[in-house]
Amino acid sequence: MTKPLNDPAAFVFLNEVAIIEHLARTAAERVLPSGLSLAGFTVLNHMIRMRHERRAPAQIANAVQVTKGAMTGTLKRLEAEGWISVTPDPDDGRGKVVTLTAEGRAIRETALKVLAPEFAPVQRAVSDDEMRLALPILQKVRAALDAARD
Amino acid sequence: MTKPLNDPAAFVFLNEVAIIEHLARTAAERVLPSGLSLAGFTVLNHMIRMRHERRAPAQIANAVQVTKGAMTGTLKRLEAEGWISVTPDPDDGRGKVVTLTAEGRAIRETALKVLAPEFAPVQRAVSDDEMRLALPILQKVRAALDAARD
DNA sequence: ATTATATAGTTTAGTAATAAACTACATAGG
DNA sequence: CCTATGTAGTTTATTACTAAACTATATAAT
Repeated sequence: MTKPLNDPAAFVFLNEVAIIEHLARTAAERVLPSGLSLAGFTVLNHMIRMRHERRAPAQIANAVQVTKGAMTGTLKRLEAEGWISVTPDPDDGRGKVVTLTAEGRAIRETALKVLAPEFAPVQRAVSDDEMRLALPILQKVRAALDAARD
Repeated sequence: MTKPLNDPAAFVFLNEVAIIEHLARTAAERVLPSGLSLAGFTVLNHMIRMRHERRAPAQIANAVQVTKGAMTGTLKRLEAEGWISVTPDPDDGRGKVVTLTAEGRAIRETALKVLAPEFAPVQRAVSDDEMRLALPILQKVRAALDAARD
């Protein structure tokens, strides 16, 4: 293998990020419970992590960075599985309100359980100290890209 | 905003990676020259970075982590724009050989130029030292996920 | 009050990915 | 040799995304 040309650090960094994202997504999708896409899991996870009891589709779409159109589809699939309920917003005739069902919370737990072994190699390879070192840098990169997005 | 629940470090880490990847991809796709997808740019970039003069589609697909089917499409589009040439492999009746054209090298240069300002905010927000600190950790994460992939 | 503008969610058209079936050629073993 | 198995690339079906058009409702300005 020939030595690669020297690129700006940010390029190399983001390239590495893209590869990791791809590997992690593929690994996750392979083990996620049937019917639960990574997009769906992300929604369940977001609601629980952020402790949202009730949340509007547009807010969720914005938080997990997909279009409203994509969110319509993801929520439809989650609702069909019985993992969320979607009801009209009583305070806004245009709006809807998403709530997790007990089954939704349960499938998220199941998902976490099957995901954990998938990412155990990462935890074995990288110490918690290193994670704590890298995380704030990742967060800065994220914030910079986010701010540049107009 | 309520405080998020405490998740394993690897989860938080990979979640951050996924968000950065998404922001970076969106930013890149917005400015890439017309006709050049991120997938196409990745191929051109791979050939040049790795100094490959001639390369088989399957090797490229493997290196940039997409299926052979996806690579067929990406190469078709690159060839239609005149950025690569795809010829039969003289040593293997099944194979093909991908070569960059001068136009391909030029469009990659153009792409780098329009991409640079897009990622300048990252370089302003994160010092080179921090990049150098984070990179080996990212590489370890990548290697761990790659090794776990059977 | 009326009208203009903004926002919530859905739908549609277009793009690009995967998985798996398929065609064609290569290679190793009996 | 011939046959079995493997590999390179393409095709097809399915999936899920975005951007933009659309419907319905809310809000602000005169």
